[in-house]
This record gives sequence, structure tokens and C-alpha cells, in this order.
Amino acid sequence: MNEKVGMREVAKRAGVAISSVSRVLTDSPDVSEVMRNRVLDAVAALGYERDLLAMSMRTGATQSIGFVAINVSNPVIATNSVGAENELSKSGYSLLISNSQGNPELDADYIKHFASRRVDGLILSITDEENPRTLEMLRAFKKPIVLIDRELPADIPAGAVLHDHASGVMPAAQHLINLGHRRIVLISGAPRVRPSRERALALKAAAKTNPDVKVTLIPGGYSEIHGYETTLKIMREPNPPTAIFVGGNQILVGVLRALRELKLKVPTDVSLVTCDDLPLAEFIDPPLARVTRDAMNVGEKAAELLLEQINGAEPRTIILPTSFAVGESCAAPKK
Amino acid sequence: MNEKVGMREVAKRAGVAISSVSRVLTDSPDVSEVMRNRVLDAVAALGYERDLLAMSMRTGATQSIGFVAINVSNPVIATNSVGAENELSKSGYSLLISNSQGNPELDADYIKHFASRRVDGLILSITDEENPRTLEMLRAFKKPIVLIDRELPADIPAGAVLHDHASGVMPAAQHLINLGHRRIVLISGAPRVRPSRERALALKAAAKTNPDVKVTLIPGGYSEIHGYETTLKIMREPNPPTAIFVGGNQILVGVLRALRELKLKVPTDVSLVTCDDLPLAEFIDPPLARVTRDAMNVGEKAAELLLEQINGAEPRTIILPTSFAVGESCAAPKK
DNA sequence: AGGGCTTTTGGAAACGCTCCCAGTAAATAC
DNA sequence: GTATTTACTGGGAGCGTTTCCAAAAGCCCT
Repeated sequence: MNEKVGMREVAKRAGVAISSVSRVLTDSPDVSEVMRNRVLDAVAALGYERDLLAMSMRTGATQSIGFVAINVSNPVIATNSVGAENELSKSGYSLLISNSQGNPELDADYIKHFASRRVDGLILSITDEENPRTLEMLRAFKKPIVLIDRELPADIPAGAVLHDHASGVMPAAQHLINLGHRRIVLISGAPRVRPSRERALALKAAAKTNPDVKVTLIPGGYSEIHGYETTLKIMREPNPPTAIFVGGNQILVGVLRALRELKLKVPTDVSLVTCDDLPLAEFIDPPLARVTRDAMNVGEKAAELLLEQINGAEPRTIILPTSFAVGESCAAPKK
Repeated sequence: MNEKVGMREVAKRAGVAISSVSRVLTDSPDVSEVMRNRVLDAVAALGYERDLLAMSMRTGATQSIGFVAINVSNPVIATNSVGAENELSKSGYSLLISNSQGNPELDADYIKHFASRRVDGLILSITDEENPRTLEMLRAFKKPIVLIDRELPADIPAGAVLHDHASGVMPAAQHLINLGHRRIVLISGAPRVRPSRERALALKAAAKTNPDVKVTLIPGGYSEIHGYETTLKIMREPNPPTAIFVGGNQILVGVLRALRELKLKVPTDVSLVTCDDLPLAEFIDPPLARVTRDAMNVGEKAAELLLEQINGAEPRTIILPTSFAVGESCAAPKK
């Protein structure tokens, strides 16, 4: 095997100019059939592979996309990334991933880093929509951006795949209220991020239908520890909530751990609704009532929107529904 | 804001040669203090960012790593990737991900693609260790490779992070045998892949301690559907197993679904042990006995080994333990 | 047969950097 | 005071492509 075959070698072997090789390989319209065959033969004979890096260098397009995520090990985000990658790879794009792990500064660092790698676009599931450095980096990034359930100031042009959280949260809240719950706590995720905001809004809106219903919001972050500590705290207070609305799948694990520790039974002692599925959520005891969304689809749609923009289209926004799956984790509160 | 500031602009502004700017930015030892400051001032004033792409072009190193994975939406793999990314980003490396989704040909395609992107190294969690095209691509890839619980022919030099599956499977098997189980089925994942192989080996070895124990292997793939269909089939046969050893977390979901459909209770009707954790495995009913491994650590170690190799070290192999967590999903079989 | 087209091809300049090589200036040696 | 080193700096080639421009080749027409 030869070490490095480049266009030069191909050109020499085919007895043509380098530029002709390039023309053939880029499917330029003005090459003769003869030329095309000679070049392709030489390419095949030498096992030549086009160097993507040099291509990018010349054309300015790297055929790569950066995915800036709050945490790829969260199954929802991971599935988003898989959906995006599937879609992107069809068009020859590669996906670079990152993990900000709840640290907004890392969002900004990654955006900057991806920019200096000249990615052709960005898919964002960032940690904080208002972090000034993040916004600054995004403003400096002049290429297509698609948000996954995030919102940015209007001066940063970006497409978005959003969820209609109300469509899932409202029926869930109504379900709890109908069962007789009056004290509901929402243990919510990162404060400055669309899903947290929308879920809180929807829950509060649902609560408005009955003046006796009191909804308390406890924002923190998408983490086990937040769910764990909050649950311990609120369930030990004098007048604990009769229902907990869990604002994220990682939070859920903490909540369950705390409830187990407190020896509280679901739904006897407290009712539970959770947002964002986990693979086993349907099998836990009791099967959880949950507000879910199709993460794979979101990733695919985000990639589609991004490719659209790369091909010159204007940024678009897609809104996808969420849905509520009743589960046995909700029951009438004991008085 | 100016559009593109390159070294040229910086050099002009600082009144020095482009090569001097480069020297300062690459921390070359022979630059005077005066020069360093002039350049750095100009860099700061212009907000210049080094172009990683052009750098790579010149130096040959892209500071990027390809992660070829069977399926990044599997929480274990996702967590591997997060571990790797965390570690790599510390050294300025980026991680490119891919999803072969159980299709060995895609493994090969991705390796090829990453090679033409000139990634500096590869982390592999491939679908099939014996796929000829995969092996061919890997042989052609002359840069560092690290395997995550995979094995390759000896002529392909590669580091590896392996699991000692026996350390978790043996006690699990022993536990089942001690409880009195004699017919155990292992619903196993992709056939030509180390974890499947090792788990089967360990289980069979454990079974040898008692001549009455019969272990049946049913390989298939790491998928819900495999778990689902296999479970339906084996539990409907005349002499169904008294214990199922589930060889992967995605398989588990299928198994549970099938058992629910068959209205079989765990552990009354059948005992269950599962491999590879899922976030909620400890909360399902009953809490599952499981063989687990630390996925985050694996990813980090893989990245470390890779960086080591990139810096000139010889490929190394690390072996990490697995462990068995007893759960209430195992009980003595009803006779 | 020669002029004006169109199609196809070759040559060379970028893309933004790094790094080798010469060259200048300062410092040391004799 | 000249020769030799040492310490920096500037110029320019080159990484592997694409792409612009001009030259060549073919074609049609009068």
C-alpha cells in the first residue's frame, strides 16, 4: 500500500492536470466522458480518497455540525443527538458533540471552539438562554443555528424545534386537580431554559381553573441531587404537597431515591407525574404518569431545519406536541 | 465587527511578520518578550481566533477523535461518550460521534469517513468485531485506536478498555444456582462482540460447578425486539426456564414488556438478572438484580489511553471490574 | 481556408496556517 | 577591531484542495 495518494498522484497516473481531477470529483458539468473515465479509473486503481480537510480549507464548508448540549448522557438529549446524527450523516455531515454539564460558561466555550473549527452550523440545547458570553459567541457565529426547545433574543437568527409543553402538562395537571390535589410542587430544572419555563407556565395556567389549587415552583437544575434534596425537604415540612410534578428525568431518579428513603409510598402518600421519559419508566412501581415527547424526531427535525438553512432557506420554527400518559402513580390524596 | 481577521491582519497591526505571529501563538521558545506582547496586544485588539482548520491542514493533526458506536442512544454508550468527551476536551480535542445501529457495514463507513476527516484517533464500540470491511478500514487507519470492550486481530495495534465480565456474572450465576435454578436462559446481544462472548463464557463456567444446571444461549442483538420476541418464545415452551439472564439494557426493556404481556410475575414465575444498568433499574418492581459497570469511567479511561498513544506511547489494555448487585428479582424457583 | 463560437483542458493562485532557511542585529570572544 | 557565536525575525514554500483564467481544441459557417 502506498502511503499517501493525493490528487497529484491521480493526475499523474491519468496523465491529466490536477484541476481536471478535481473537476471530475466535484461533478463539474464541463468534463468530457473520456476525461471522466480516465480519472475515475486512476482513482480506483490508486484507491484514492478525497481529503475532506483540504476540501474544507478551500471551500470554507467543513461538512460538520456542532451539537452544544447541556448533557449528552441524559437519554433525551442522547436521543436528540442520535436523531440529528442519523439525518446529518445522510448528507455527509458529521456531528461534533459537547457537554456543558449545567455550566453555562462551557456552553460559550464550546460555541467558540466549534466556531474556530468552522463548523457549518450549530444545534443548541444549551444550559442557559441568557448567559451573556453565550449570546456574544452566538452573535459572532454567522452561520445557521437551530435550537432544541430553547429561545434566544430576536437579534440572533435561528431556527428552532420547540415543544408545545402545555399539550402534555395541562391534561396532567387537570388529572391531578380532578383527583383532588390542591398542593402541588413542581420540581423544575434549569431556570433559564424554555422547557422549565413552559412547564411552569402551563401548570400555573391549569391551576388557575381552581382557586384552591396552590402550585409551588422549585427550580434548580436537571440533576438527581436537586430532585433528591428538594423532595427530602418538602416532604418533611408540616404541610407537604400531595402531588409532585417532576420536571425532568434526571430529577426523577433523585425524587424516587428520596421517597424510598422517607419510606413514602406512591401514590398513597404522594402522587407523582414526571416529565421526559426514561426507558424503564413504565415498569417502575407503580407505573408512572408521565408527560413525554419524541426525542428522536426532535433530533431529526433539528437536523432537517439546519440543512435547510445551510442550503439557503430562512430559519423556521417547528412546534411538536407533547403527550400525557396516565399512570398509577396518581391517586386521590388522603385527607 | 470586521469580517475575517487572520494572522495577516494581526501581523500588519503589530507591524511584524506573519511567521512571528505564528511563533508567538504556538508558544515557540525563541520569541522576545517585546514581540510576544506586541502580538498578543494585536490579537486581543482584533479579537483574532486561530483557525483550527488551517492549523490542521498544515500540521496534520486535527485535534479531533472519532467515536464509532453501535448506538449512542444506549445509555451505557452515551455515558461512555460523555466520559471520553470530558477527558478529551481538557486537551482541546473534539469528539465526532456516529451510530451504526447494529449495522456492521456502517461501522466501516464511519471509520472510512473519519479517516478522510483525518481524525487523530478512533474510539471503537463497534457492532461486529469480525466484519471484513471494518477490519480492512482499520488496517488502513494508521493512527491510534482504542477499543471499548472489543477485541481485534493482533495485527491491528490498538489499546483497549475491557471489562472483567466474570467478576460480575459469576456471582450472579452462583446466586441463581444457589437459589435452585437449573434452567437458565441467557438472552444475549450482538454475537460477535466481546461482552456477549465473555458473559456467555462466564455463565457457562459457573454452570459447570453443578452438572444439573443447563444454560441456554440465545444470541440476537442489543435490541428491545430481541428481548421481547425471545421471551415470548421461551416462556411459552413446555419447560420454560426458571431464570432469565438478560444480556443488555435494551434487551431488558423487551423482556419486561413480554413478561407483562404474558402476565408472568418476577420473581414468582421467573427470576431475572440483567446486565448493564439503566437509570431506573433500581426502582422497578421488583428491584432488579444486575451486573453493572462504570460507564463514565470507561469513557474517560479510553480517552486517556488514546491521548497516551497520540503522544507516542504504546497501546495499553486496561481491565475494569464489573459487579453484581443483588436484587429481589431472584428467588427460588417454584417446583 | 480562416474567423468566430463553444467546449474542454492546463496552469497557477488562493484558503490560513506552520516551519524551514536566511539574514540582521546584538553579544561574546580573541 | 574583526571574527564568531547567539538570539530573534522576515520571507517564502507548502499542506491538498478548488477555482479562476487563459489557452487549446473542436465545431460550424461563410
